[in-house]
Amino acid sequence: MMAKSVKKDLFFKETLKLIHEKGFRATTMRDIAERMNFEVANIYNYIDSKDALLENYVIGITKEFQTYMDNIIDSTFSPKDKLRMVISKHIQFTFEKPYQLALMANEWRNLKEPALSEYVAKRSDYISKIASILEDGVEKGEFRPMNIEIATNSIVSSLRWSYNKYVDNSNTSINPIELEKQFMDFIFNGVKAS
Amino acid sequence: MMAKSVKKDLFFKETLKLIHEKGFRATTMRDIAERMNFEVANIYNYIDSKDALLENYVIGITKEFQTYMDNIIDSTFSPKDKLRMVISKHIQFTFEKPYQLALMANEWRNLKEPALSEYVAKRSDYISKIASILEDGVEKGEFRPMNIEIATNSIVSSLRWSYNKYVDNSNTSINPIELEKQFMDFIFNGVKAS
DNA sequence: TTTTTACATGAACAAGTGTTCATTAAAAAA
DNA sequence: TTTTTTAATGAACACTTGTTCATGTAAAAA
Repeated sequence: MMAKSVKKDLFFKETLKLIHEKGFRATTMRDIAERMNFEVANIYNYIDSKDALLENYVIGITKEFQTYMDNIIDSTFSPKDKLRMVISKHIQFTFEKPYQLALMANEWRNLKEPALSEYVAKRSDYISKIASILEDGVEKGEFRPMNIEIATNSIVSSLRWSYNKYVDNSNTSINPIELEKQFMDFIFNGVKAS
Repeated sequence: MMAKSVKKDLFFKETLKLIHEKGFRATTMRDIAERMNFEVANIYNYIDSKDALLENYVIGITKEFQTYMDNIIDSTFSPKDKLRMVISKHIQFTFEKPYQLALMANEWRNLKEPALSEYVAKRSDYISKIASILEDGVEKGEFRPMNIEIATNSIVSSLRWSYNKYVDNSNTSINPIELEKQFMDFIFNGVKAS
């Protein structure tokens, strides 16, 4: 063997885009088949069920998030640098896998149990780890005293939006390094003139 | 006549909550009927269709957003104060109508045309008006020079999340004035120690 | 009281849904 | 070449979905 099933990869790639365009529940198996130019039944040579399809996409990307977050948390960097790295890695993900990120952000509600609970647990774990970085930074005087919950969720919400930069205006090429810088600027300094 | 159809109001209120819990597409007409303790067919004494139901909720709240934003834009306040007022008003809405806000944020994709296009147009109008406030503020030296698009969308994304404070932890009573202050703190100053 | 409006029911329909099955064709591995 | 995966088909099934219709009752208005 080699090339390990090119058609299967193409199937997952195209289906991901289709689901992003139409929404998971609005996308029928017949829609997918039409896009792939084959019959409905053939889909089941690639996947077990429609629910498993969504799960594959979402669970895959959440694991990657978990891994990098754990690495950052376990490092000896300063809170400031840790926050930088979280932002940086998130932007990098949205640059590499914008459609997966979009799917995760928009369609996680459609996960079936137990995948749904798993996702929710992992997400709140991710969020509370950001919170812990902020708390640590406040203690060490790197960050100003603040409402941790609001700050944490504002940061996460901002980052969550970033996939739009790669999904919608796919014409204009965006420099991820520059995008990263702009995000950090906003999160660190806010809007006020210094 | 008087009391202008209490049952109808109750129907809209309960259904809104149910749709928020289960998601619009996951909520069937039979689910709604069960929650209301009457039969499915009776729903159609209150609404024309399932799609119209979602439209009623979303279109209503978007109009309110539009109105207050236009008032702020047309005022003679400074950009700084205008931004404050936008944040303030948004928090006030999430406090008064958390489920409508949640529905708008999570289910707008399920709108059918032409309501969908209307919503998208109004939303991008809203966003570009925030952008114009920021631009104006930068010119006048009230805000630091920044990437307007990133800042705008970060602000909107942060605010969008705020309904969670009233929907999820409905046990703990939150002071909207304090919440407002915390949001402004983050948006104006960021996280960095000054 | 009569009439109109609001609220409710049960049965049914028509379309759409995810999925399975038996079978075949093509491609890759042995 | 033979054998085994991989890719594809068409028909059908079982179920769910939003919606309609004809009809009935309770409440309010005339």
